[in-house]
Amino acid sequence: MPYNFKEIEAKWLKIWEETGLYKTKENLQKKFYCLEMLPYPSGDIHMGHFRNYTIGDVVSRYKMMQGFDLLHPLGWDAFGLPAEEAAIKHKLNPKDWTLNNISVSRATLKKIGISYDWDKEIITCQPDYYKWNQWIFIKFFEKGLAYRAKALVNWCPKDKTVLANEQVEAGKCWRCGTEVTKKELEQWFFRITAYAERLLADLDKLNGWPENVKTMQRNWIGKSEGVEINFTLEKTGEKLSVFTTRPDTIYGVTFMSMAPEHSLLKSMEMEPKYKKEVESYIGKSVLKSDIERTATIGEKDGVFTGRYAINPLSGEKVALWVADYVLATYGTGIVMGVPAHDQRDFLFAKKYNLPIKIVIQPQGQKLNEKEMSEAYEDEGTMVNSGEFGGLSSSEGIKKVIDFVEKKKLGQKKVNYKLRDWLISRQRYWGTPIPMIDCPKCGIVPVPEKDLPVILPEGDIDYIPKGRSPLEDVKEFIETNCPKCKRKAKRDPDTMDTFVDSSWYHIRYIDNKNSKEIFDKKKVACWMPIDLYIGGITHATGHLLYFRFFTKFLHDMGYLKVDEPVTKLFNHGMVLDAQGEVMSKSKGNVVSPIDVINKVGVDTARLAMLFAAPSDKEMLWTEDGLTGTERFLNRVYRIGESLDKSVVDLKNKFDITTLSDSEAVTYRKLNQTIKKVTEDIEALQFNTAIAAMMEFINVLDGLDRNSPVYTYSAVNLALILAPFAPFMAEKLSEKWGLSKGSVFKAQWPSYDPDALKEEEITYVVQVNGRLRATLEAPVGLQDEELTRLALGSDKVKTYLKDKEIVKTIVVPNKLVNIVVK
RNA sequence: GCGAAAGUGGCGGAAUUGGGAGACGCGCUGGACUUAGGAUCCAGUCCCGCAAGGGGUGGGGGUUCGACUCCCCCCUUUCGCACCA
Repeated sequence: MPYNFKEIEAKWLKIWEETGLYKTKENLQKKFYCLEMLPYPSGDIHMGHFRNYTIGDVVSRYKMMQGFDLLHPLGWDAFGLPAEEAAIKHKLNPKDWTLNNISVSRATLKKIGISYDWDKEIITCQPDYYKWNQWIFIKFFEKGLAYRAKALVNWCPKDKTVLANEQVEAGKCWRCGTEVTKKELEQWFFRITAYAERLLADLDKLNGWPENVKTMQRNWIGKSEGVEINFTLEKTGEKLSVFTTRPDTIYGVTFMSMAPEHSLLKSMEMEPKYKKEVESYIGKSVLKSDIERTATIGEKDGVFTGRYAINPLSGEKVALWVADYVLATYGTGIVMGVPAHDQRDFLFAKKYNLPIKIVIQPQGQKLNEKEMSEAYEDEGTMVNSGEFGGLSSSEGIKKVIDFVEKKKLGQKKVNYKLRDWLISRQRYWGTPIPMIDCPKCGIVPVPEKDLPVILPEGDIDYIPKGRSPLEDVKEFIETNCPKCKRKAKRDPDTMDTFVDSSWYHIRYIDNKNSKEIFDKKKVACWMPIDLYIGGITHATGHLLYFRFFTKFLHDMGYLKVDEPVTKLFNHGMVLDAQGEVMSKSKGNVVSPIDVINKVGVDTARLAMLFAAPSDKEMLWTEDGLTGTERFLNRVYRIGESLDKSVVDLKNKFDITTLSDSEAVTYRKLNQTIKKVTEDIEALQFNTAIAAMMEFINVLDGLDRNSPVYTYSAVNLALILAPFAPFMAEKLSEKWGLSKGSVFKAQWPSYDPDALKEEEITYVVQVNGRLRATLEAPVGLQDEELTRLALGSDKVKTYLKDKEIVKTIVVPNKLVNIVVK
């Protein structure tokens, strides 16, 4: 019979709640801030959440037993599109829908018994939270880090609506299937690029972050060092600035191309014949989706403007083209075309029969324009390059930059792929942007005393119309200018929800503060986050914004730290038994509630943790429950068979006075304590559980009347506690291991003396293959081990008629006899 | 295309400063206890072979006394970036 988990769970959930076991302490001795990524309440929680939170819960409980004061909060990322979609589809209010999902999810989490301090909960769609989004926004604005600019957004011409990137499927509107186009709107941006260098450089400080996340962030930031060189437009002498990382190829320029969006194109004079073609090309390019413009590598097109540019170094005249492989948003939006040494330029030149000029020769071979089938992009020796001829590429790069700077033809420049963060959303369900547009004073921030700007509720049409639904809510939009008191309008847009999740971890610490965003002193005690657990999907989004906010608040004097997280852990995804992602539409979502009703929380936790390493994706199958269920039943039966313990936990046994089976058990116990401790630290729970299973297999072989048996069982209950908290509480109570809760007991330390072994197994190899093993005292001398090995009958048969070439001994491990 | 990670029994997975491949668990086979067993316990379970023995960590080569582990080439899978001048 399996034990009655329902009864045990109910009992301890109540006790934990009543005694406030997880309440965050005020006076800290040693702190541990354990955090899991803020969930979006889309319904009830699923197995993926369950896995994520169980990882955090194991670590939290382990740290509690090590005497740490814990902060382990959870809240809700409550703004966002799905709430509006539900509102449109089911005629529900986004707020009611969201709050209902939160209460369902919270109830599940409570039932599962994750060690959260629910007093710390935050809900981002509530005014007491988003007020501080608005406050931060104004701080950004005051520092010049929030600004308005025109930006192209996705636009569905049929629905007449702005679409989020996620609502554009293969270039088409998700709702009506119409080809999505671009529309230019005034938008708010956060100037994250001002922090690009620090965000990049400080990655080196993040020793507790996985290398792949850091690499992804480095690539995303995309630092590139080069030089801006000013070409000029023939006849008018207008400046045509280009960015290049390869100034050593400047003599190889045979054409120039500019982005269709480039502002110069609007003012530049062109002969009517060319102007018409250029305009038609621009029109086509703008209609192209991003995918079409960027995904097709190889096919490149453009049109000639009829104008020419002058190369400031060579003085040569080259054709100026418009081509949409040139991005308006990177560098200067104009590119120098060097077909011999850039593959894109090469393809472009081939297509339009533009000249190819070799200016870099590789070592040991000679390129020839007519025979080239692709560009030579590596470094080499500069040729056909005037006074720079004969220099190596690396020298040439330096020399050309020096020359350009001296002659004031341009300057060194660092470019980043990272763009400023567009935060405006033409949506209802988000934080109102706290700005007022006054016809006289311009854009004016809402004074701090008037915050929060409350999101209006009631009869609002959520269906997007290409502008924010708030624009039609008169009571909201119409206001007075804080400066001149005249009639003015509020900003109708709301903020990207990534703003909410960029600083929530700090608000947890002081979530009830109505006077300021948080108390600096309290925050200084708890920050940084010691362990942050979440999915890899946020590597370049949330985790970058979150670092950006931390640095900003640091610069403002609100935070001591300038990085939010010491150790980052990315858990793997949970897939169904067929290896498919669980999703509502597929109908394959497994609810943790169903599982725990069947087998109990502890079994479900163990099965989840045992099935795969926590950082790898796992297939969820109920088959995995059987093994852990049996294991817990065995533990429970040990509990049944042993009465109130009289074991002194501080006691250590002297292994030399124990019987053989006692010594084996005692040694294994201490090895297990060591292994489990190390594995929890490394977040390798599957091997920790395997170690405990191994141990119970050994323990079962020991006489129950031995004091070592009781001692071992008690210690097993303690190291099992973070994994199977209910079972551990049950045993702890029976055996009187601590007052009130097993999580107030001390985490066991292993006895180093017990780990020492006097007899060990030596491996004997002949030509590197295992041929025998020897039981012998630890610390055998090389010669002695060799002598024993050669003396073994088994080994002798392999040495027959062979000549021993040499022997290799690895102390306390093996001897390898090499024969011929 | 570029970058990163990975590939081990029927299955999930252990083991890497180079030293006993397959820990632990599932499943399966046989047995014990049973009126019964989807409970529990015992034994077995990488492959070929009656055995002795041989082979074996995606494939091929290499370094080494010795390679799942290190190096080179190839194949497959997953993820990230996708014209960044």
